[in-house]
Amino acid sequence: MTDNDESLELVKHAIREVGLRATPARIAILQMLLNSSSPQPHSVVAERLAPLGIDSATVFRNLNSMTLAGLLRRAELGDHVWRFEAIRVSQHGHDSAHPHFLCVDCGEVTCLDDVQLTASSQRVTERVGEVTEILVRGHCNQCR
Amino acid sequence: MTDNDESLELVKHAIREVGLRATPARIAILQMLLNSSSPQPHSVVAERLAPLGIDSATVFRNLNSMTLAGLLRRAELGDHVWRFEAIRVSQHGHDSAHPHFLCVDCGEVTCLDDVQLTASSQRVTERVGEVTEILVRGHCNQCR
DNA sequence: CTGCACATGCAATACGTTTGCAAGTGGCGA
DNA sequence: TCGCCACTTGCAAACGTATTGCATGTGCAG
Repeated sequence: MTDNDESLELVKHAIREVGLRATPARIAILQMLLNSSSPQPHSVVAERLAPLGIDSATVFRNLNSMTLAGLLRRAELGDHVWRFEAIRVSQHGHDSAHPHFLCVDCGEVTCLDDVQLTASSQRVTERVGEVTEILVRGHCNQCR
Repeated sequence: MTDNDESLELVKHAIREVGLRATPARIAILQMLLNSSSPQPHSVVAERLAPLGIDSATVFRNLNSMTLAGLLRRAELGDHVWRFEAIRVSQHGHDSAHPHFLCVDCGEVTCLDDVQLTASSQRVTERVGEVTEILVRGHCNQCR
């Protein structure tokens, strides 16, 4: 069994795990997002999967159903585009606030997985309420 | 001079201050948002001003131009609807990387002027580029 | 008062998202 | 292993929000 076969089985299993059918569309979407280092908008996912004969509406429905099922996370970075990222098992602990950096020029998104903001965000939490998302915007190194 | 006259003059002045013309549409929009306790979506503003003969597209253009000019703040609460709120003079602190907390339930924006995130945001800056805005989203203490 | 750049009204358009429906298929039970 | 049925898909149309073009109107500087 090759690595690809193995990861394919893992992906299929993850999808069935949450009560969804492991269809080609779902498998392709999840694999793509697992291979992405940052959240991807629907348009990008759909474009990438179109050559495989997967419809844009199907991508939409699956992104939503998989988000609902807890396989993906849907983020709104302030530019009116939903972006989706796979929730990796290693992150499962508690899905606390997960900072993203959005370049307002090129739109590139960087995940700030490290715990940099954790301590301070906890202080923020005490004061204002429950923090669910942290977004950092600015100009990335390429666009400056 | 009545209170209304006075606030009218204040509003007109504020609009001219940022280099825009004090048109009836802009005055009505700014007055309405100043009287609102939470950010309002374009649709609500437009509905409310329609009886005055103000077109929806005009409302849109003015919300955008006034946001650009710094009179309003445009917020995305996570439902893909832009909401606008008047920026009151008292809130005008320094414009650096200035954290905001946005309640996704009521839309209230809290300024986190303190230096809580400064140290970590500097580390973020080194890695990704220039940080211009930090937004923290969640549920505020009143809405929990 | 007057002119002109800026603003407006109206309508058409762009775009992201959702939905209806008929055909197709994953995967459980026999 | 096979067949059935609820879940999925593809296609296209519908939607709601956001944007734009253009001719007309008007705030306000000079």
